[in-house]
Amino acid sequence: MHVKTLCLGALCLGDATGYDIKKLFEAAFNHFHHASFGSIYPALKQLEKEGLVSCRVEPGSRHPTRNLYSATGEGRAEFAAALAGTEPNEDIRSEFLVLLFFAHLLPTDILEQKLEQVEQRYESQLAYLEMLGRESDTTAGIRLTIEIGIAASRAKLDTLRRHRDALLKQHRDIPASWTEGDSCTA
Amino acid sequence: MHVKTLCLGALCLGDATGYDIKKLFEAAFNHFHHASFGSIYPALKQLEKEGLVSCRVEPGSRHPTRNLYSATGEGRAEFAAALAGTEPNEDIRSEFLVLLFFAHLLPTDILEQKLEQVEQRYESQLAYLEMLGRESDTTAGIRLTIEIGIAASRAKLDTLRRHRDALLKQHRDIPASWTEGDSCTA
DNA sequence: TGAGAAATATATCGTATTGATATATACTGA
DNA sequence: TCAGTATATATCAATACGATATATTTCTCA
Repeated sequence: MHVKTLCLGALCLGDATGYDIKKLFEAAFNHFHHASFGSIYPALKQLEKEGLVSCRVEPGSRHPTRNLYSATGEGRAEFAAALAGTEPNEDIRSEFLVLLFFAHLLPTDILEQKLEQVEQRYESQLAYLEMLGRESDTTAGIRLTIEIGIAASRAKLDTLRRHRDALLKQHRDIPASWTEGDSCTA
Repeated sequence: MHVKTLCLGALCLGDATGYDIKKLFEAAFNHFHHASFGSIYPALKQLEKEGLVSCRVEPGSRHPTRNLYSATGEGRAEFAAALAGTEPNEDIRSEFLVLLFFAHLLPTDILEQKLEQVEQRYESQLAYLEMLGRESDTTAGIRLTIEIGIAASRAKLDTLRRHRDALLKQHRDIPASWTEGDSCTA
């Protein structure tokens, strides 16, 4: 799904600036999507050009002019259509799992440090999602979004904890295959 | 992590063509990373220019010349260093969860169809990972990679099944807020 | 055996996205 | 009042995607 579509969706929830949309993504989309300013601002301009959103400069004209965007009727219809047409795919990029995949190329202490880090990361994500889950003024869909995030985080954290020590023990025992003079052939 | 680094990693497992690397990503990295030909081929050329991999044209010179790449000693060292320096982040892009987030803008039958689709998707991913898990000739790190994938898939699938019917029932009951003439204000 | 489909293999290119940097104002607390 | 943080937009090189083109071999099954 293009950032353009995502921005249009955000504006279907209420008027917002590019900055607001970024914040919304970080707060609510945190565990399943994100976008950078470098894609949001051009997307909004594009949407405006297509008549799917309108833009007005905020009264009082503050700092670098606050551009407040609104979805138009056409924009809302377009978003609903786009939603109905998107395949429910998932695209995961886990550098942690890449690390784990190549764990045999890492010294044990570094591996241990990475495991520690990722555990903390999962924990704080879980805590954040649980906090979100306690807020009650959301739709059933949004709640399920959070529930799925919590379940996945918990599952990953549990599995990690269950296997962590065995992995490290075995890693320490094997001859250090990560050193310079190895012979890694297929 | 750049595709370049990922390709270097793949070549640390054994010599391969660009095509082989793509297939490897699809088979083994399936649930946590991927890359397109449009990024793999340029990456390999770049790596060669930097002396991190070497390239030889396969004997027999078949079809459009099979370019077989090898990681050099320098390349292996570089990859090990890159690994040690990468933060264990995770970046998830789930169009399914976006769909769920905006479920109130979808007609119930479409939502139901999407849920069906995603359930099948999760199921087949789970089956694939379980199949991988039964193969025994892997490292402990790779096995954990698979275990985590299985745990996450199962958790998501379970949560989805547990909430599915209630979501659809409630969705059917609410006044269709997705229709044209709605007033969606923040 | 022979036609057609699928797999192998590389290359290219427009478009999308990232991530970093630049700029400027307003608020906030020590 | 000063520093740090939050608000807000813009821009750009580097990177990656995804689609398309091309060509050969190998498999398949009628």
